[in-house]
Amino acid sequence: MRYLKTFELIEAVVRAGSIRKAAEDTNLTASALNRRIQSFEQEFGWPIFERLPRGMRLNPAGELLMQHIRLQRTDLVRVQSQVADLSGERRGHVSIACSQALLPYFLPEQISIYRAEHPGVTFSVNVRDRAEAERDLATYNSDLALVFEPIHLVEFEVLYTLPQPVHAVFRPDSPLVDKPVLRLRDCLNQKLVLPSSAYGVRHLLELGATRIGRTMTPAVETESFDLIRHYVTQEDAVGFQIPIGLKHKDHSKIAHRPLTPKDIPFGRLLLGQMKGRTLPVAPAKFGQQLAAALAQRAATLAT
Amino acid sequence: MRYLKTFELIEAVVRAGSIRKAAEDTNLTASALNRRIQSFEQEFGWPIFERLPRGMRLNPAGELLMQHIRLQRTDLVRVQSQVADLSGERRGHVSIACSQALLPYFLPEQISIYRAEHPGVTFSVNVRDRAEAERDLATYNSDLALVFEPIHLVEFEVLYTLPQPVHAVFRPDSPLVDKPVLRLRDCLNQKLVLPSSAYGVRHLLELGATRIGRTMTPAVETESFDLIRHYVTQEDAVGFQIPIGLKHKDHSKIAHRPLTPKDIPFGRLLLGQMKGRTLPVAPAKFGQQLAAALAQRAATLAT
DNA sequence: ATATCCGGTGCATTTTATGCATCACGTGGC
DNA sequence: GCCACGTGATGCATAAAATGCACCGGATAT
Repeated sequence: MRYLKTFELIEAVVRAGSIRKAAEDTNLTASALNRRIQSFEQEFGWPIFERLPRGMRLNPAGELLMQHIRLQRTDLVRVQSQVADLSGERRGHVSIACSQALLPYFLPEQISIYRAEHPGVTFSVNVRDRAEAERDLATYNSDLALVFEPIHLVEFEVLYTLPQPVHAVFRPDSPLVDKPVLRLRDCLNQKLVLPSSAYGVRHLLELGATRIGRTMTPAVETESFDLIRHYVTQEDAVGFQIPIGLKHKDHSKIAHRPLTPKDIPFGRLLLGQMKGRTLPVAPAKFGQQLAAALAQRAATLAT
Repeated sequence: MRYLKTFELIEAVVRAGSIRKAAEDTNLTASALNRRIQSFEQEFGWPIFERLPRGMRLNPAGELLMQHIRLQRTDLVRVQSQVADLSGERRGHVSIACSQALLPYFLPEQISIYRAEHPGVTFSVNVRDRAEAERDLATYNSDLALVFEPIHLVEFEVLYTLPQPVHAVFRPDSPLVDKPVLRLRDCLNQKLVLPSSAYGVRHLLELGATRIGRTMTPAVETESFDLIRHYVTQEDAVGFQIPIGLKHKDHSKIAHRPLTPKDIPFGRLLLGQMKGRTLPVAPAKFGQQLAAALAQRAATLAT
């Protein structure tokens, strides 16, 4: 869009940190770029950049303007998406920020289901921890977030909540496999493979351990749930996951059992978007599909 | 703003209904304007106007685009207002859609209080019925709405709710003046001056009358609460108002008494804004002042 | 000191937008 | 049926705006 050119140039300067570098990125001369910035500031009424000896940096007014620019571009995408939908087109892009647990089974399946219906829609899946996911929504970097136990919940509009028990994962030859539901004390005597403290699963485990007056000393601590799953196949240890990241029936190499809610409260897997934002057609519809899929999961889990 | 020029031209064409008329309004040639519209449509990807033998009209895509344009411009005002606030300036404009009852005392007083503090802030006050007020918010024509018993409440974010009993108004020599609180049946035997059915007061009255198996046959029905107030000074009749539109102590020409909530439920006077919208500084602060003033009113009413 | 990178500016040039004249088409009055 | 009128569209010359080039003055690191 031609009339957005000025905004793109401003963003380029913000990214590059100086007019001359931004000029290269945008195939312009430094002088031309400089004058566009200056004339914009004059129209806008206030400078939006601090002039430093080493380049340009946004001032507070510029930060406010950047919010506007992001909103403006995102809303234009929304309108174009809705217009495309008017004429029956099914194109678009969906950007999701999600926790690791959604990667192995749930999201691939859901995306492929959606794309079977609408092959013109593309996806980007960004792995984010709980805080990052919400930041992604606020800056319009992601349309949807699917996260376990988010923190702030301001600017976060919940589309669906799925309660998730914490599951212990271990080798199929472990004695834990005999019980249908585990107590926390059963696990704490084993060697532990725990996610690092930024994660909701760890947070819930710490809560439960403190409540029964125990501390957890992990043999391995990692940011990768993938590593947890694979590590327990190597050593006789106990890891922890939420069931949406585990296959329902997979007796091959990994067994898993839920921890009783008496010891570890259910966590919440939240599907959400940015508060007050109207999503483009494709993200909105995919969000509905995800909510329906999560609801079905909740139903089958209850039976 | 130079980069908004295209949007202004599009709006001019929408208003004028034809390129040639819009060209006069915008001091442009029809050909130049025509080409700007065309080149925008090409960039946008779809036509936004229907070409009719008698001019141009927005098509559905154009309607969607207009939403975007309105949002975009309004958000720019918000940013500029916040930037002005950064540098300590206290300028701005507040646009309010409100019911008639707020006109005689409440709003004039509140506006003058605010302007005493911030003389640079200007106001526009638009009298709107309940449905129009919400439409005004949705199209960004008003920043705030202060309405009695709104209807839809979608897209309406409530900032404050003040319960308001319906008051009967009459001449000071009426026998009704002897009771501190009135029953509905006391009033229905009098000659009635009623607001027309679009108004919340009438709606509440109809509800109450139906409940006790009576019908109301007004001697005078009007859209003007001003007329109601003045009519009862001429003829010995009973009108109805909410107390925020009445002076607390005014024994000169008009008396008023509340109807008991047993007969007529309290209505709600709602202060609200458009859902999800971040208001510019001046409207936001004035909204806070209004909420505080309404809260104080509720407190004194309760004592 | 000096080389380097920065934003800013005067001037010629290129690109873009505008104005004018004109066309094609549908509508309404006669 | 015809013609006047108003509509949007388009070719072409002109006016306006954006860009590129060369260069300036200043801050910084070496």
